[in-house]
Amino acid sequence: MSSMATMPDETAVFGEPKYWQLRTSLLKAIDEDFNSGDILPNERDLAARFGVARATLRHALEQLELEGRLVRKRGAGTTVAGPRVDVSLGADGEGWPGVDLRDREVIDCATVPVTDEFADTLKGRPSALVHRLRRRQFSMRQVVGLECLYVSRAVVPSLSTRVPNFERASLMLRQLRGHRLEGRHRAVELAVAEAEEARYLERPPGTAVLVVTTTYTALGRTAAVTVATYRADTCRLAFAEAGPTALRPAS
Amino acid sequence: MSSMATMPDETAVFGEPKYWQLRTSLLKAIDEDFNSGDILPNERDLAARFGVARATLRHALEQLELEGRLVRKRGAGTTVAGPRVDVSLGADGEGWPGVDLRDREVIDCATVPVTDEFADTLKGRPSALVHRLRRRQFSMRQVVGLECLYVSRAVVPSLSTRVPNFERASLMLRQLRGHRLEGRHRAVELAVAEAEEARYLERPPGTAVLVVTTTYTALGRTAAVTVATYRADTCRLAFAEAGPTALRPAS
DNA sequence: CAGTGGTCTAGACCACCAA
DNA sequence: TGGTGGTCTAGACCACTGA
Repeated sequence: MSSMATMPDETAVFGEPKYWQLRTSLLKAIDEDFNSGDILPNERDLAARFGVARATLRHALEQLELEGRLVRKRGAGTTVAGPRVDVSLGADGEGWPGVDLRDREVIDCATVPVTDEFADTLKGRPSALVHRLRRRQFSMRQVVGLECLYVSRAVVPSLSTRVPNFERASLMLRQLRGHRLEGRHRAVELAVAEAEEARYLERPPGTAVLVVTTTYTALGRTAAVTVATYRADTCRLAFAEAGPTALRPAS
Repeated sequence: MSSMATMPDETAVFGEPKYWQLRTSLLKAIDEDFNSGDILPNERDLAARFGVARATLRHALEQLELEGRLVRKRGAGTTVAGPRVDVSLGADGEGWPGVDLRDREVIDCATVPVTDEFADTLKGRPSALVHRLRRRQFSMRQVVGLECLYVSRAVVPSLSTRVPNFERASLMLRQLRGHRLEGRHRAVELAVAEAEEARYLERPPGTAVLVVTTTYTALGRTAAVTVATYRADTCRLAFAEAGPTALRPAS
């Protein structure tokens, strides 16, 4: 965990930018000579060792951080990341969003005006109200994601006030599960965390995140929508498609 | 599409880095004053207009490109991106990987030694052989992804040689579908495109991609694995979960 | 060929963390 | 308080595109 060769790297391809060759060298080094949690030399030393400007070295480190191979912390240092965490999306999710509260922390649960982006999918009527439950999701004591559930008042008329957030959330989810789920649709895309979102994920703004948007249908309409945001560097989204019985014969 | 205000931006938050405020300003501008395909002023002009160094402006543009809001082309210019393309993962995929060849182009189909990463999942025995089919996926005449399917020789003993790639692929897929699919597992994660991958996707190395790994079970074993790579900037992965019948009652 | 984005440098200062 | 990563600058040169 100390050597870290500096040779021009026999595998270097001319015509490829320096920062990319550098990334490749570093990747090889952390695979071979380092373990999860090991601390890398600081950026100024590394840059000097490879004979490049600090900015060039940083470009390489940024790539590796995006790939989830490094963790950089301001003021502290750069360490080798552990393997990605599997976030299961389908185990309890064969139906309505999880009431299952393990590894979940309620941030708040309230009735709010719909955001523009959901005005059409959720209710149509602008300036209407919806219930919003925000939760933080953990895995191995680590924050991995932020989940925001919007529920139409057509399926859950009103929220009990005067009870703590946590109970209000439980009651809402119970009412939701009272309905028969008629359909579900999911989409995954890449985004970057805005300021507030980033704070909840304990990351700087601009961090790459995987956004999972799930639409739930009940009573012949869109009953709820969840927007779940996961740290792209540390998470792998696992869609466990239950057992054999869930699969249909090829058409 | 011409103005692009330069004011310090009344919404600017002190304490936030310049490049982030800049990103916010630019995002607002492209939402309000630009349409898909519009060309932005060049980087040197933009930097001057906002009174920052070119590197700082570029930092902001990089964020917006990662978010899929801008398309930058070396030598050409920077344009405003269109909406993301929905890539359906589940329509034909309720079972084996698609034989459906619309919007798919066969790159090659051959029997090759297993890669280390699949040695355990696919066959266990090192230096064993598997069949590999590589295809490029299009949507709206645009390259959106690269699909690599590995098939164990336990389910498809041998490939017909002496026929074109395309036919060889068809025959292999037909044999695959002959088996009863017993289970499937999917995972999605973020990665960056390596050199070769990047070429197929018509992007520079280091481009962010969404990797979908699907494992197929048949004959009581892992029969096949596909690794599909999609451009993270232009794609949204849609998991259409068929109709109501596919859903089970809440347990 | 002129103009664009892409790479790289050398240096400065700042914000943060841990000892 | 010293060392870390984060931000920003000003300038240079290169690789590519399109007229």
